[in-house]
Amino acid sequence: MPQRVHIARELAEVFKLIAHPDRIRLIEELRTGECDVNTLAEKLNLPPTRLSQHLSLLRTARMVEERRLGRQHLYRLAQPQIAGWITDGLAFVEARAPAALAGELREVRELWS
Amino acid sequence: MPQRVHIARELAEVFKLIAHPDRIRLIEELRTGECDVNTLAEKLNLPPTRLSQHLSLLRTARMVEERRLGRQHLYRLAQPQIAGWITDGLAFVEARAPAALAGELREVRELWS
DNA sequence: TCCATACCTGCAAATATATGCAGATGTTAC
DNA sequence: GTAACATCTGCATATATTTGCAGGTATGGA
Repeated sequence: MPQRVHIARELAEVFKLIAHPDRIRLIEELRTGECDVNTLAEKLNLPPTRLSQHLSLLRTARMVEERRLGRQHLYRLAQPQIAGWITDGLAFVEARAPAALAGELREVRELWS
Repeated sequence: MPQRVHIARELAEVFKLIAHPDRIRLIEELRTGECDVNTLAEKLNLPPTRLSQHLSLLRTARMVEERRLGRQHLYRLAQPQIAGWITDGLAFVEARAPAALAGELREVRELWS
């Protein structure tokens, strides 16, 4: 039973790391491969500083990996399968707010697959 | 692109709901079927009030459903597959803290399957 | 060397979450 | 009705997360 507590704590950390709208879009954006911070910031329409903070969090947790190319920092998912796992969670979004979101869910599933 | 923001927000809500060690154990405890609050509190070794607060959160989010039997409130997962999805996340725990946790991970996977 | 570019870090304020406790509600048994 | 039980709700405090901003580091080019 103590091991359940311990592992539950670790799992919760992983969920917390993902539990932010910016970071979810960030991870889905990286599903197709590595990208530099400014390009990401543009694609996600976020201030680069904020993105950098999210990346720093994910980097510390080893959820993303960094590679430097000249003055750019290229980021990629440490475990690319994580993007697919996250979109699997869309099934549970469906239950919370069913009717109105159906169309959007379809589009996003297409986009993030 | 706006739909991505919207859906990402919804997904983040789901992740936040799960992102707590007590709630993860709670959901895994319910994977085998419905249970009343006091029994859950004992099994999880948590004060009943605290458990009740977690349940209230999950209930509002329609992640669990309630049924009353006498003075007991029986709770069950609204979508039982969510327990399996959460344990799929153990794969990403492995990357964060690999060596030391290997044994515990094996035990918990067994327990939560 | 000096400047611009591309990112990062630290800090403080705003916001959100978690927790404990006191008291309320609904149910059953006497 | 009264008492005990099972659980819920509200509120205050403690703690954690998010965000913006100001200033810092590293790289490449003139």
